[in-house]
Amino acid sequence: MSKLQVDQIRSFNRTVTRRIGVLEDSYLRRGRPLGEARLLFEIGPEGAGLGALRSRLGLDSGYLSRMLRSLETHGLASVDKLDGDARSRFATLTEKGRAEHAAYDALSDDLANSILEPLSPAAQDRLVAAMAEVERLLTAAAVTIGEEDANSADAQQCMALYIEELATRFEEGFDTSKGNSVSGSEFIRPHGSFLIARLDGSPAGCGAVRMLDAATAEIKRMWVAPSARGLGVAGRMLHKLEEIARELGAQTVYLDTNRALREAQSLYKRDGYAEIKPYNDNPYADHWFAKRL
Amino acid sequence: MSKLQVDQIRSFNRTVTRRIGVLEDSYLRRGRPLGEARLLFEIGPEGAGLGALRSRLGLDSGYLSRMLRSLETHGLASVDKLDGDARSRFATLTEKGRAEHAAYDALSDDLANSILEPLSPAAQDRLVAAMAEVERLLTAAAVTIGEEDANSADAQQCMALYIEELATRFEEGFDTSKGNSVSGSEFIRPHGSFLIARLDGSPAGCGAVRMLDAATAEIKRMWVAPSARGLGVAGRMLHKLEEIARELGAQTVYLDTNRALREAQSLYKRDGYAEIKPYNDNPYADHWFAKRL
DNA sequence: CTCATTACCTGACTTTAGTCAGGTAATTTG
DNA sequence: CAAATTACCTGACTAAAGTCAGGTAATGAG
Repeated sequence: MSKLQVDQIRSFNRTVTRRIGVLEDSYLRRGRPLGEARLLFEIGPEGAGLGALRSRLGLDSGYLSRMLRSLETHGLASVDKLDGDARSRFATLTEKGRAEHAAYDALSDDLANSILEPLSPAAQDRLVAAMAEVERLLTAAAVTIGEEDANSADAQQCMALYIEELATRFEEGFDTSKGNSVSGSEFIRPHGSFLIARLDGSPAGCGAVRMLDAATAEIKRMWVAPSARGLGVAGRMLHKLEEIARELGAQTVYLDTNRALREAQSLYKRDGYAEIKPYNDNPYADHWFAKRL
Repeated sequence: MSKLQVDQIRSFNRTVTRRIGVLEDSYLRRGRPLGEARLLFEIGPEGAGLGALRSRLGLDSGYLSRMLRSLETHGLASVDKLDGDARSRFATLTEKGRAEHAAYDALSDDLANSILEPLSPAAQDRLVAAMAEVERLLTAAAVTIGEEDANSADAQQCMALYIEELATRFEEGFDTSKGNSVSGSEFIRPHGSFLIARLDGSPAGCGAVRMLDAATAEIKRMWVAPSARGLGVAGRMLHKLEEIARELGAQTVYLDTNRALREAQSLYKRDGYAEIKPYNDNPYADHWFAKRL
C-alpha cells in the first residue's frame, strides 16, 4: 500500500463523489426531499416491509413512519397489514407512486447516459469496463472474514448451503450420514476454528480447520456463496485458515476434495498444495492435498 | 449506449456511493457537522480567502460567515484582514485547527488503506488502475464544448495561452505579427465559429473555423489546456468544428500545422485528413491538410 | 394465562443546512 | 468626488433530517 495508491484512492473518492453526487442530486430530487425520494425508490414497484426499509435506509422507526405518512398523503404509497404477523406492515406504491418510481428510473438512465454521451464509443467501453472492475474490487474489499462460533445460526446456515451445493455438484450425490462429517465442537479452539465471510453483515462463505494430531491440521468446509465468487474470498479464507493452523501448532495442513470441485483444486495447487496419497477414507474424496507451513 | 452500459453505470453509482459514502461519513465527521468538517478541510494548513471558500464549497455568504464564526469559537480557525483589499478576509487554521486538519488527513489515508488492505497486492494494483481510468474518463465526460463569442474574455485568454504555447514549442519561435493571424470577427457566423471547451466552468481549450470560400472551411486555433490533455478533447473539438463547417456550407476542410505539433498531425491523420500542397503562405506552417466532408 | 418482546406509531424535541433581506465599510468607476 | 460595486456580516427565517421517550396492539415464551 504505497503513498501513490492511497493518493489515487483519495483522488478517486473526491472526483467520483463530486461528479456523481452532484448529478444524482440534480437528477433525482424531483422537488421532493431526498429522504422521501430515496424511500419511494426503495419501496419500488414490488413494495417492501417496513423493517426491511428501516434497515436498508438506516432510518429511525419514527422517522420512517412520518415519511411514509407523507408519501401516503401525497397519494404515492399505501401501508397495509402484512398477512401472517399483524404487527408487521408492508408498504406498496400506488398507481401514482409507481409512475413516480418509473420517472426516477428514467432519470437514472438519463444520468448514466449523460455520462456516456460525451465520450467516443471506445472510451465508453473503457469507462464501463473500468467501472465494473472498480465495483467488483470494492465489493471484494468489503468482504470481512472472521472467527465465529461454529454452532451459531449463521454458521449452520452456511454449512447447510455448502452441503446442498455438494449434493448438486457431486456426480454421486451427497449423503450427510456417509461423509466423515465432523461435529461443530471440533472447530472450536484449541481443537480448531471456524471462519465466516460476510458481505454487509450477511454470511457469504465459511471455512474450518481442526487439528488431526499435534502437528497436523485439516481444512474443511470451505465454501463461498455464489454471489461472492470471483472476489478472491476463497483465497483469503484459505490463508486465514492456514494462519490459524500455524497458531494451533500445525506444521502441515491436509485437505481432501471431490473431483467435481475443479476450481477448489486449482486454488489449492496455486497456493502451494501438493497432491498426496489418501490420508483418510472419505468416500467422497478423490484428491488429497498437503502443504508444509 | 446500450442498456447494459447504462445498467453498469447505475450499478457503479450505487455501489460506490454506498461503499465510499458510508465510509467517508463515519471516517470524516469527527463529531462535527459535515459542513464544518468540509470547511475546516478546505481552509487547509495554508489558509484560504473567504471568496475562494464560498465558490469552492458553493456556500451562501451568510452561511459561510456563521460557520467560520463557529470554527473561531471552537478555537480552530481565525479570520483576518487580507493585506491589499481591506474588504477581503482570509481564513487560517490555528494550531488546534491544523491538528484537526492533520487528523482528517490521516483518516482519509486510513479510509483508503481500509479499502486496499483486504485485497491481495495484485488486486490492489488492479483496483488502483481501474480507479485512475474511471476518474480520467469521468473527467473527460465532464468537459463540455460549446460555441461562444470569439471576442469574449475567456476566448481571448485561451488564444493568449495558445500563442504562448506556440512560442515555446516552435523551433523558430512565434511572432504574432508574422503569422497570418485572423481577427476574432472572422470566427462569427455566418463566416465561421468559435468553440470553447470547459471543465467545471473554466476554459480548457478552444478551436475555430472560418470559411475560405463558399465551399471551403479552414480550422484554426485548436488548443487544449495541458491539464485537459489525454481526455480526447481535441478529437471532440475537431468533430464539432467539422460539423459547423458542414452547416456553413463547406464541402472541404483545410488546415495547416507546424512540424513541432506532432500530436496534432497524428490526430488529423487519424481523423481522415490527407496532406496536400500549401494552400497559403503561413510562414509557420510546415504541413497542410484537407478532408472532404 | 401472564409477562416480555416485537413492530410500529406519536409527539416533542434538536441539529443541520440553507435562504433572504437588509446592513456596513472599503474600493472602484465615471 | 459622488455613485455604484464589492466583500462580508447580521438577523430572521424555513425546511429537512434526525433523535428520544413514551405509547399501543399483536405475538411469543414460560
